[in-house]
Amino acid sequence: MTLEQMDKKRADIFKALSDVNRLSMIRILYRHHREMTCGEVGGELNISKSTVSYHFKILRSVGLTHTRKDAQIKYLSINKDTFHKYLPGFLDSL
Amino acid sequence: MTLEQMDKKRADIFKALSDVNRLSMIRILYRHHREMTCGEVGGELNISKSTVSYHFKILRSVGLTHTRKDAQIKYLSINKDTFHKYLPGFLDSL
DNA sequence: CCATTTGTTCTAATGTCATGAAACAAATGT
DNA sequence: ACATTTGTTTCATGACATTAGAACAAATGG
Repeated sequence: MTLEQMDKKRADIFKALSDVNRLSMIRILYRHHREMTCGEVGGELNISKSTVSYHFKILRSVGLTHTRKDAQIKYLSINKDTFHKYLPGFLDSL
Repeated sequence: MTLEQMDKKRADIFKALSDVNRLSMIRILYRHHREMTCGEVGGELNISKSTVSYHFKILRSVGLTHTRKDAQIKYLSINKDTFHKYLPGFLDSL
C-alpha cells in the first residue's frame, strides 16, 4: 500500500467522523457499553430516522461500527479494532 | 463545555483532516522533523499555490499547525499539543 | 389478514467544499 | 524604481454532503 493510498484510507475514516451527528452517535454507542438499536441512538439526537440510517451506513462503510441483525431489529456496536488501528486512544477520550 | 460542543470541536478537527491533500501536508511536515515553507510543502503535491494556502488556513484554524513569519517567508510546523490532546498516538502512526 | 415496528432507499432541496486563475500585498534584490 | 519571490484573497464553478418526507421492505403480533 502506497503512502497516498494510506492517506486516502485515513481521510475516509476522518471524513466519516467529521460530522457532528456521526460523532455523537459514536459517543452514545461507546458510553452505553452495549449494543443499541438504530432507533435508540437516533432517539437521543434530534434527526429523522432516514438521516440516522444514512449516517450509520457511512460509519459502517469505513468499518467504524458493526451491525448484527436479529429478526427485524438491527443491533449496532462500535468496531474497536478500527479505532485502535487508526485512532489509538481516541475512544477513551470520549 | 457541553457534550455537544465537544462533539462539534472534535468534528472540526476531523473535518480538517478529512481531505487527502491536507492529510498529506501533515504527513510531509511531520516526517521532515523541521519547519517548512508553504512552497516546499506544496511542491511535493500537485496543486496550485492558492489551494495550498487554502488548506493551510483550514489546518491553522483548528490549531493543527503553527505559522511563524520571518521577513516575507512563512514557516509552517505541526502543533503537537493539539494532536496529543485530540488524537493521541496518531502522529506516530504516520 | 392487517396494523405496527424497525429500518432502508429514493428523491429533491439546500448547503458546503475544493479548485485554479487572477489580482493583490509585502518583503527583497538589483 | 522595478522585477522577483512568497503567500493570501477574491471569484466562479463543479462536485459532493446533509436533510426530511414518502414509499418501500421485512418481521412481528393481534
